[in-house]
Amino acid sequence: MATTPERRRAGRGGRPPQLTREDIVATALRVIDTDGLDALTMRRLGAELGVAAMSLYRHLANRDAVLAAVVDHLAAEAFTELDPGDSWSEALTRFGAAYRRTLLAHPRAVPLLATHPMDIDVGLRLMGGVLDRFAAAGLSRTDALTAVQSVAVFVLGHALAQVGAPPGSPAARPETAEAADYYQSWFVAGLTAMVAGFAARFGR
Amino acid sequence: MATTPERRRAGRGGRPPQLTREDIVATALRVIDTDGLDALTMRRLGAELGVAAMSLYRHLANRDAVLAAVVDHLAAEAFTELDPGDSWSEALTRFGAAYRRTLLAHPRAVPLLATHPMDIDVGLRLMGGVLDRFAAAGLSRTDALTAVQSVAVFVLGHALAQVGAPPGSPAARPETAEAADYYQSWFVAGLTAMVAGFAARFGR
DNA sequence: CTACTTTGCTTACGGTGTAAGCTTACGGCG
DNA sequence: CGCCGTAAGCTTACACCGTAAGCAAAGTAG
Repeated sequence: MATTPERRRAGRGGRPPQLTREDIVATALRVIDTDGLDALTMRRLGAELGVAAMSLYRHLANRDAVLAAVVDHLAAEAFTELDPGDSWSEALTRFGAAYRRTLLAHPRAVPLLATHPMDIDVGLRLMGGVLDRFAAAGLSRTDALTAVQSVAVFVLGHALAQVGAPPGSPAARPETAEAADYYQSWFVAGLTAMVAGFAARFGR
Repeated sequence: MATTPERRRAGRGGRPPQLTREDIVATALRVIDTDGLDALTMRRLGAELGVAAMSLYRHLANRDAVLAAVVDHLAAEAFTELDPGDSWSEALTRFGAAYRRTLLAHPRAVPLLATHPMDIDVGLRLMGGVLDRFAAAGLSRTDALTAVQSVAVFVLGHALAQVGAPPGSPAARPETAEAADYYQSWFVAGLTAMVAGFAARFGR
């Protein structure tokens, strides 16, 4: 977790910061990935950063703020550029797959998305490219939002089902290849059905 | 929480129980409904039942077991008899709506379903009637499970989006009628699209 | 140097889940 | 009746949590 070479703050005086908000968030996500959500205590997070727990409060209001920041971080990670040639239905499918990829890359963090809803602006930025494809096809913003958000909640719900475990399961719980295949084809079937359904309603 | 008139246990001797597992679960759900998930502490739950916190451990292994039991309780509540004349697509739509109704009846409990996945047998019992409609139409069990579970995760994901709030919101957060309408029509659109998509794939 | 500002640290408190062992209330049996 | 086994509930205690309050340190500006 090396600090950036030039860490002089913008503001005038004061002790130079040894901690960045981004450092904290990235470390928090790493802890969640390796040891799970419950392992992310303020003391643990501080220890990982070589700092006392209370020092974190200079940068984030409380533990919930840390978790919310992790959610935003994940949203940024899920952002994908879209091929400009895609139709809205292709873009929608791609969006769902990309969002899913990000969630599965951080299985222990997925329940966070359920508990700490994504900031609305962050969410819109994440879906922005797809929404544009709908607009380009002459569809209303309402229809676009309905379709994209429907896919988004499906992806999240599906990921929850995939990574979920009666909490108390032995730590990391590596997924078998068969299980992964099962969930993947279920996912594709559901996503395809939903996109096809919207296509039938909106017309291509 | 009056005890049932005849509360003699089945087993031989011993002090007669003053607490039932069902009492505990029902009270837990009531606390969650009124004061939220965080308010459900073992001490609080004991106090509501007129009992010391540690007494609960005679009936449920730990707090997570209480939460899991609440989830099962909700699943039982979501169970709906289906009209035998329904096609699989009608039954599927009805199932989604009924599941959604139950979730919205307990908004503060919805995140539980994300965190504590439903027991597999409980889930199958919940979906059993719908699965039968698929079988009656000659569809494979795999296809049936894919469709029903897809709807289920969509319903849960959607409910999470509806009831979710940056945790720290002022307690109960009553929903405006406009918001409820918005989510309802979004829900109908998404569910309809998904069911239509599966219908197109499976054939009616 | 002194004054100021910002960061990080120390200490402390109330609340949590729950492990260990004790007490209480019953039904059965001598 | 007295005693005993047994199951339910209670008391106490502990480690750990988030975080409020105030202090120490490390820079810049004058």
